[in-house]
Amino acid sequence: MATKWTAVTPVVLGLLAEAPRSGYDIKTVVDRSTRFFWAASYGQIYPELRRLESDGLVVGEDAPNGARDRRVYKLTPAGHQALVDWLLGSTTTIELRDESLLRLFFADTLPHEQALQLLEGRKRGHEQYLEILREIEALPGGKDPTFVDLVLHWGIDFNEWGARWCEQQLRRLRKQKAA
Amino acid sequence: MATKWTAVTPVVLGLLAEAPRSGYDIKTVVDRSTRFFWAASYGQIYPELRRLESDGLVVGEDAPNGARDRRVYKLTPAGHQALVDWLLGSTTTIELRDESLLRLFFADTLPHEQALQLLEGRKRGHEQYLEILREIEALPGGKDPTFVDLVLHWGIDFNEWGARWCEQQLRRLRKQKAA
DNA sequence: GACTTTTCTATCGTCGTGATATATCTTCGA
DNA sequence: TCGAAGATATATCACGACGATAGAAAAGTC
Repeated sequence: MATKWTAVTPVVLGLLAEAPRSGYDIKTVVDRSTRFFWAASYGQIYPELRRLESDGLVVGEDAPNGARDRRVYKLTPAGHQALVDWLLGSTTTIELRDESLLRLFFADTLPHEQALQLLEGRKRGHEQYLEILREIEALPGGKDPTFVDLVLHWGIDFNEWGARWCEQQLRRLRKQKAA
Repeated sequence: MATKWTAVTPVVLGLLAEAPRSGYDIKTVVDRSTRFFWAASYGQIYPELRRLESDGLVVGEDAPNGARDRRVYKLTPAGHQALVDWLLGSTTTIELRDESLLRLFFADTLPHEQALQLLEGRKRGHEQYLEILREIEALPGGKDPTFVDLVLHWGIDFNEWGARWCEQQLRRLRKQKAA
């Protein structure tokens, strides 16, 4: 039976392709890496691992640490194949929820100066996000593989672009107002 | 009692500030405008309108069309105040779910050429999105207010930037491979 | 007048999120 | 060395969000 895919399916398969991991491991790695563009919660991960096992894409093995339960999963050949099939897919959906854009959308009713302050706030938001990503970039531990590094740099470049965009619009709107 | 805010609260208040509308109207306008960065579904909108009414931020009035039920809502002064308070807030959270970035993140296991094709696919995705937004931009019906227009142009500029970014990375990775 | 599309309200199942319960192991200073 | 704090590990629950669709009347179309 073909596995039904949810939001966590590809990230679980992808991380298990790198190394065998427990549900806890997966959540930890996600929170340090893909969370910025692809989040996942325990409430998805644990049921998903059981489902993938019953579908034969993954096998779990009990690997307790003393008296503490622990179950480590790894990919089966079928799981590898499912991952590669997904990797070669061509869907490129981007879902966005951006509170600051929504504020700007309704900003026409505000006094002009207050509306411009929304743009300043948005710019600061990008700059703060940049700091977080730059810290990750500066982390020791050697070079990430090419494409992992590429994705991190997408985040950095995007926030740099976003901050610059806010500045440009601020200049444009101020000049326009003066005229 | 202070109203509990959910994802639809601000967009409902904001649209009702422009004009009285029914739940159906709200959904229609959202699908034509904010959906790209702030979606909303019937399952959120209708319960939300009832909740906002019982909290006194909104009043509904029956405005049937012949025998067909219709209930139109408008903002109360308290609702206006709640909207302005939110407009002046400073949170700038951006939530993202980007399938193509996740593919790139796992692309190190692919043959180099196939990985680069993921970048080409991403670029095409941006270009297709651009077409949709440019059509909206070219729509007749006069000029949108300044900030509504600004947000539309954010979408256009973002997708232009995104397509250019893909191109640059493609060039860089090809050159690097050649060396 | 028959047919399709649009308008309008509403709900249901499912998926995703965040917080939290429970328990064990490790670390490390008082 | 004891005990507190924090990390590891699994799991679930309540709630919010999403997409699809039902149902019913009005408006447009040939």
